[in-house]
Amino acid sequence: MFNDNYPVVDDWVVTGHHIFKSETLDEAADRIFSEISGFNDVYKIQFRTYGNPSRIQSDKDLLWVRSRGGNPRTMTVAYYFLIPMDRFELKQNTLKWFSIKSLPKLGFDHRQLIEDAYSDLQQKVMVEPVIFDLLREKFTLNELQVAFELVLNIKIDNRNFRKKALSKSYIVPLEEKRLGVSKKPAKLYMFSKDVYDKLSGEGYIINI
Amino acid sequence: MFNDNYPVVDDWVVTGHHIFKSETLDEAADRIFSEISGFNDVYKIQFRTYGNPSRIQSDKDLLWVRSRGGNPRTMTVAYYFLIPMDRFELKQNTLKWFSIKSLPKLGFDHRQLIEDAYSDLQQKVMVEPVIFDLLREKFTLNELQVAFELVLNIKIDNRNFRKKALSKSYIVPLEEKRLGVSKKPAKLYMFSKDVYDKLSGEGYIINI
DNA sequence: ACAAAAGTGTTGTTGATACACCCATGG
DNA sequence: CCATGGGTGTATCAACAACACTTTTGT
Repeated sequence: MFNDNYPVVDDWVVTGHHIFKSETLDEAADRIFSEISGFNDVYKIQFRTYGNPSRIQSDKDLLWVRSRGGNPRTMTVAYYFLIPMDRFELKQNTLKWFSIKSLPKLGFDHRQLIEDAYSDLQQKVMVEPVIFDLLREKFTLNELQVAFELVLNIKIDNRNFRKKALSKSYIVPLEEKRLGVSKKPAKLYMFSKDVYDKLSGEGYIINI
Repeated sequence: MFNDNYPVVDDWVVTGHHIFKSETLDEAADRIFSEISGFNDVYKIQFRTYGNPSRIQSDKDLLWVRSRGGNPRTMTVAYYFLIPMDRFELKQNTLKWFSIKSLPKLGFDHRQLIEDAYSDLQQKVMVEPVIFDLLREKFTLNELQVAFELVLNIKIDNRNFRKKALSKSYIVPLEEKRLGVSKKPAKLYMFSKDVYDKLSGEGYIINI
């Protein structure tokens, strides 16, 4: 998110930018994310496009758009990126992290945008193995559990969760342990996409 | 889908149109669908936006776009609509239905678009109660089963399916029966969104 | 009376939930 | 030695999978 420090406009907004003529949408998203984070090959999901004529409502926002030579009818093709928190570092000091639980006032329709992204992620997490993109390559089972708990905003029983995780062949145990972080070193695991892909298409859980 | 009968261009394409200046994206989608079908309040899902500079590749397609004064860099905000087959009637004779299983050669990137729509639907069907939008308001359990089988392209055991469906409080039995279609009249049910919404948020099935 | 789709039960197995204490290490 | 997060087992219950025949009607 950035705050442009434009005189009258000081709302926080989600970072975005124009799409270049020769670029694909994915390339534009990657470029913008790279400018923010320095990272290039991060897993991303295009979840929705916003383009209502009235989405720039407040006078402030209109002023801002005009001041930059923009058209008040703006189409935004919105993506979110999944990245482990510890890897992340903001590259510009006009940018700032906010927890989804304590968002500031946001400009344009960006609060809606964030809510849409979040619920899209919550849905995907239950159906696809995207949770692993929020973790480092090697992770502990507790890190995996915490990831689910934070994304879905639920509490999970530790023993039951471990049983389930250990029963999945695509969560493969390593010989390594994570040292230094906690008192007792924790066993590390990694996600095998190969194994997952081989298995997928087997268990359709129809949630009528 | 329509075939414009433009001299050199005879590929089938998914129907689309420009978005008017004063329209929201949803309104544009509804308008276009209404022109095709005559129906106005149909459940729809915006699943993806296409806008790669190279998405119009073939000379044929480029010709077609230029002939209509269009810009070859076209953004398509794509929606799919869910409607019971029996309600549907095409309003223009340039339009034609194709089964997802036997699509013709398609112009632009529309085959990709249809595949994306289909897999989005397959995913949503397992997580949200969108299946009911493919059925009439009153439906039989076998119709419900067939809907799942067709969408997911699987076979489901009839006895097990019924047990599961009957256990859901939001699938409410009616006193009516469907006559005339099959030999033995089948009991009708309806979906109660109210009951569903009250229950939702209870059973998180994390499919790690 | 027969063709066609609707409807029905049981069993074995697997997965989900609930629940409380010991373990290994760093400081 | 103690504080901290890592790690473990059992019993109950609910859901799933496999499986084949009877019922009701229209023709």
